[in-house]
Amino acid sequence: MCIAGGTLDKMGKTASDDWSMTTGGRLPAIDIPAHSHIFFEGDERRTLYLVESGWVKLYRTLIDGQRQVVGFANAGSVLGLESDGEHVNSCEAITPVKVRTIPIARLPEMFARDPIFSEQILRQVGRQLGAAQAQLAAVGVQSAEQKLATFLLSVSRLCDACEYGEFDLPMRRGDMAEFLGLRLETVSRKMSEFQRRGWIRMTSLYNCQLVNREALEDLAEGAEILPPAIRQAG
Amino acid sequence: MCIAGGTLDKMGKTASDDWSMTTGGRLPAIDIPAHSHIFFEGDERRTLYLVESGWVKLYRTLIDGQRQVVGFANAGSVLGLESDGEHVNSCEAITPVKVRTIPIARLPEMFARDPIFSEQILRQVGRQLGAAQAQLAAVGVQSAEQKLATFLLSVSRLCDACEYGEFDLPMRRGDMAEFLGLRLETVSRKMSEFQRRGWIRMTSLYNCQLVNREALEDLAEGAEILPPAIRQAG
DNA sequence: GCCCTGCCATGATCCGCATCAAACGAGAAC
DNA sequence: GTTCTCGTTTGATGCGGATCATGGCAGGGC
Repeated sequence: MCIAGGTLDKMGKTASDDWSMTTGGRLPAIDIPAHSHIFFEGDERRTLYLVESGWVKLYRTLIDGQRQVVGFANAGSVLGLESDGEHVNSCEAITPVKVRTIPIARLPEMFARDPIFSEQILRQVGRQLGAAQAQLAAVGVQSAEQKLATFLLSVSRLCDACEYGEFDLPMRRGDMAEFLGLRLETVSRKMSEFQRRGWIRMTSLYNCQLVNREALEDLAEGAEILPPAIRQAG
Repeated sequence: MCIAGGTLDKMGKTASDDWSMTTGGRLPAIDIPAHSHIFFEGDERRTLYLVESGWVKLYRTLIDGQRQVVGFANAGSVLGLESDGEHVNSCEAITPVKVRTIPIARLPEMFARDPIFSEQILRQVGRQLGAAQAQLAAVGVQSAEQKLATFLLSVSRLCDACEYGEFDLPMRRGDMAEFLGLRLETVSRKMSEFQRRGWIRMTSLYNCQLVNREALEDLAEGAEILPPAIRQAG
């Protein structure tokens, strides 16, 4: 599963998050320590990476040194599908991460042998595309407050064990800012403001508790996709 | 080919833009008049659409009526890959458009019969994902001027007949604005400013000529992906 | 204990772009 | 020709978030 913005896929764990069926679980596993890189933009793309545990961020760097985080990913995500030849994103582990590798060279053979795998991969990359577009909409039109509220709700939904109460927010303020198209000072200010309003409580810098979920949802609401009924009326 | 932002794929027409090999050219073709919709967000996704000619825009609408254009597409693009079950974007023809349809129900059969088709589709959606991420970076970090310069250069590169001189800019100012995360007044002002500086010349509202391409490139440059050599130095 | 380093919080100021408003131009209908 | 409409251009003003600057806090090495 991944967050590439305001929305993440809401379907939770589905068959397509479980790759053991098609890959047979026989792929080599690698452990990556926190804050080290899995690949850089410009590196030759030899393999796809399947995230088994932990969190990574995907980002691009511009000439002037500015960065845009284009997505966060955790267990179930496949990394590297957006590239062709060379990686166009850099990928850094936020927490300790375990990945399995799928050699690019083996893909044609895997497609030929197992059409289900083709469908599974296509669905995965389609989701990532939808999520990237949702994030584009968030960064393009939402206010700083809305962006942050939407983001917090998204991350909270990824935590299935917590019943939407307490959850980990493993990335730094600067990562959140680079993802949301803000400065880290703005993120920090708005987080403080949300606490002052009694909407959230930071149990630590990297763990958050939603106290008033509804307030956040009301704020983020202006950014939700227009349902068809309303669309046709408008 | 598509623009989902500052970057479009630079490879020009490749084998994967030509779908006649795999689809056999036996798919039904439909003509869509300008400014009518091909599908709406929320519609059931029964088919993919293969654009044969003309331009379309893909967009999302928010509750408060704001819209984000998530991409423009022309000949060679496949539409609908980002969705699953229901369309998450709306798609409107900017110019008269000709599309062919690929029934979703036939996809498993096509994957099973022709693994090359699987690879082709995967490459197409991978490109769209990369382009969406590039646009995310543009909207997230670039100034209004940089966004517009990058956009003009992108569209100009799509016109292969024009040798980078004159080219069509078929979308309205408001569409460009909704794509770039700006207001149409800002787009209009910057277009006028580029003309005043002698960088471009508008032969009509929907046709543009690059007079000083380098100036635009210098402006947009700050937004280019950092090449690996520089990355490693920094 | 000490200092150093990395990350975060918060305050003061500034500027780019949104917003509000009005005028302009081209095309269509008549 | 006139008038209406739709999209664009241009101007005046204000605000949200960037920027610059300072201080705080936690962890690690010694």
